[in-house]
Amino acid sequence: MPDVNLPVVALNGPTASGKTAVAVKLTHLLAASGIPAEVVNADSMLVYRGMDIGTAKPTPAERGGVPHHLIDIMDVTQSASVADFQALARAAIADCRARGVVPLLAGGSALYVHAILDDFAFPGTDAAVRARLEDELAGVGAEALHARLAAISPEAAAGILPGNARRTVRALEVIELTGSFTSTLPTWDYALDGVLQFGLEVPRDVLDERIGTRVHRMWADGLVAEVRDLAGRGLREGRTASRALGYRQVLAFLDGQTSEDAAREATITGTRRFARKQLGWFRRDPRITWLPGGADAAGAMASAVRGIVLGG
RNA sequence: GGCCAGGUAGCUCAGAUGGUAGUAGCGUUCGCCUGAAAAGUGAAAGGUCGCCGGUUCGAUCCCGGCCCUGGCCA
Repeated sequence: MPDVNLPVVALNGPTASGKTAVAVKLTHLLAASGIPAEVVNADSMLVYRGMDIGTAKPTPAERGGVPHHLIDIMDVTQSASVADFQALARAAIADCRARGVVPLLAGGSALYVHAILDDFAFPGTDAAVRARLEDELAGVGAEALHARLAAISPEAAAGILPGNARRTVRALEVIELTGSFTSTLPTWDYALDGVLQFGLEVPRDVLDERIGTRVHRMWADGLVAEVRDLAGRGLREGRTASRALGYRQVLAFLDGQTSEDAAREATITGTRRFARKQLGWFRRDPRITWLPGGADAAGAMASAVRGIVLGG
């Protein structure tokens, strides 16, 4: 029977804000107080086996003996999806609590976190319908497809800009499957009990600096070789994995579309832009308690968790 | 010191035979987002066009001087 007194701790923040280290530190602090905790990954690209260097996947040493769930669960040729991840993460969280372990949801994929913590239901999907719509898109173009959507459902079309092919396809798919499509995200409303949500705040110039050095280190650590190897295992066919920051750029370099320097610079600027996007998303979530990045953050979080678990 | 090339958006640059300039790239700011989210997508802000003077109805563009940067030659 799940212990309702066990909180779910979410640790968010942009890439390179130090989530990994803080998460492990937190579990150690909690362990010292007799509170077991494990990490549940909420990072969309850590799920792929073999994508290690470019995703800054925590190494076994960095994991410090703490179990990490939902890492290395797919091949690069597979496509992770929010809906699948939501189910897996909720199961992992429930499993931790059932064992008396505090789940620590750490990651920077805002939509994933949102979908896991909040009341977020996904209409189904159908590969055949999807494929047909993709074909239609290829034939008539995004705007014509959007016009068709507008004819079927003006409300759905109103929330999607004509140039946004992807959302248009999905909307048509959902309408075909369920009869209607809502194009607004749910509000911030926890579907799980006992959520404690924290965000790591790092000054932007520091973050930018860190991203630059991190990408250079990835190159030094052999990112190009990693991508070359994954390309041999079907990375190009992976719909999602091939788009990951760093991987997409290196693939372009391997295909002779850009120079290696250009690929590295594009990875840096792309990652910085990504960090701003993440920040924008998390900032909009009013429930997050922001903490300055660094070791103190783990301390503050540990106190909060102790207060709940050990009573008071 | 002489010659040459430059000084235009925060940065790198484009451009106009004189009517106050660019859907530029990067950066900045702000949005949208329901089975690809490290993805996809929209918008905005920002420039006394190096400084001073001249010619002109009008100059960032032409002329003169000056300052600065880079290169070449002494």
